[in-house]
Amino acid sequence: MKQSQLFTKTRKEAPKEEVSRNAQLLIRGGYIDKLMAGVYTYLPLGLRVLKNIEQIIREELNKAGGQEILMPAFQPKENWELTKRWDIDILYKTKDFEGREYALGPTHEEVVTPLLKQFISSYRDLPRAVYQFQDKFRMEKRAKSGILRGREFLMKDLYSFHANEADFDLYYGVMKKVYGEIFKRCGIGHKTYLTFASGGIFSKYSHEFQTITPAGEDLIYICDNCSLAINKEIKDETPKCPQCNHADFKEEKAIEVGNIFSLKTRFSDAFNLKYKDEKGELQPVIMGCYGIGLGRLMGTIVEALADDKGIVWPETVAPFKVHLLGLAGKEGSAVTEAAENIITELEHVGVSVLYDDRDATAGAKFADADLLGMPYRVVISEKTLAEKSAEVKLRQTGETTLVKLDHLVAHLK
RNA sequence: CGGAGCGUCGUAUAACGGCAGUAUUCGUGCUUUGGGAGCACGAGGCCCGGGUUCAAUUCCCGGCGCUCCGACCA
Repeated sequence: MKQSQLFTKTRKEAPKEEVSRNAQLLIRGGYIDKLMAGVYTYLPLGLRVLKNIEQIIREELNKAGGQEILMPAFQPKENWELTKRWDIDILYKTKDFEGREYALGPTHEEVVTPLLKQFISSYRDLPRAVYQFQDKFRMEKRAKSGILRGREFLMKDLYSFHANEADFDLYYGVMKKVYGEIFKRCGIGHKTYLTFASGGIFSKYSHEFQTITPAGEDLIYICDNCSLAINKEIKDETPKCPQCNHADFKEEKAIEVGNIFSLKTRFSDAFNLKYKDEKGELQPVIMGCYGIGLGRLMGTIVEALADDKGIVWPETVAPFKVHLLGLAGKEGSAVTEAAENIITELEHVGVSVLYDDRDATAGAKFADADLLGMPYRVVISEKTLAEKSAEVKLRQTGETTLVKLDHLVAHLK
């Protein structure tokens, strides 16, 4: 894609109202735009990142037997009354012309449970796992930290249905691994810890995935011995590591990028979701719920990996793998021609390229490349062409090498 | 929801009870081209409502909005 055609532009300065690093960098780079507090538009570059994250999650969930669906955000009041959640404080409500009331879904147990009830009647129909990527609406008392805590946000929510606790436990263990793989592929695996946390009203404990960053809202205690972490909220009642029984921890600020928890029969009871076991007796279905906020994950990647010059995207989620800068290239010049050739060749082998073809100075292009954060910066100029080469710089390490044009595609593939 | 702060060209800022200035951005032209280029000319602004006053962007009140701290956060 040609940068001159991108309708967004970079900015030298972030709006003063934005203090959080993810919002500053993402707004300056033209990745996102704020409509109101906690509500953001994803612009072309930002949407590419979000879609890359989504695809990683999709692939990992499909491997674990997840089936993708898309449920409505717009939901009838009756379902929320059935689960006694119509009056929870985060719920956005709306009315139609006849006064009928609806909720904008903050989560989807009220939709997915009656949905699956239509299809689950026998132990033969279990287990099941369905998921979606869907906008959630939550009336946060205080939206904050850029895209880390919004009022409308894209979330992956998966719901699992089981015949018994043992089967649920099995799947819960699978999801722990799946989540670990997702965060690893998103480039923050080394900073993300499985964390013991409060289970709320459904069970004693749940598990969160917490990524270490100073922007984090949570405090976690990481076990020195086994690296399991404990959320501060249950630290007092859990003085020792539940996994290895050691008692030495390192305290870190972290942001919750995902969580998994047991729903027991809280929703299957409310909607009377039961199945017949081998003996023909009715049994309640055991449920689990597994969430990842995609925008929050994207913001966390920025927070965790950015440096003082800008964003540093892992290759797996970057909007483009290569940022090609043409320097001193006028229409029809050797630089432009060489750049066009490189793009054609790279795209031919599936490498995405953002081409800075703007009539800007070298310094401006370098600064933007640092800000935007593509993994590979490739510079083509009369200087490099004299060597029949292009300069390749790794955004993450700053390592720079001159690569012969003949070898460039193989080098970047 | 409690507390605090802030609303001035697209962005960042200054000053001011009467004339709103600077940088950046944008437009035009010329010169530039390996770390946010230079010169010239031009464009663009006081959140909304009420009050005080001869006069309000400025002072007062209310609203709205944004940010931060706290509480909350299946």
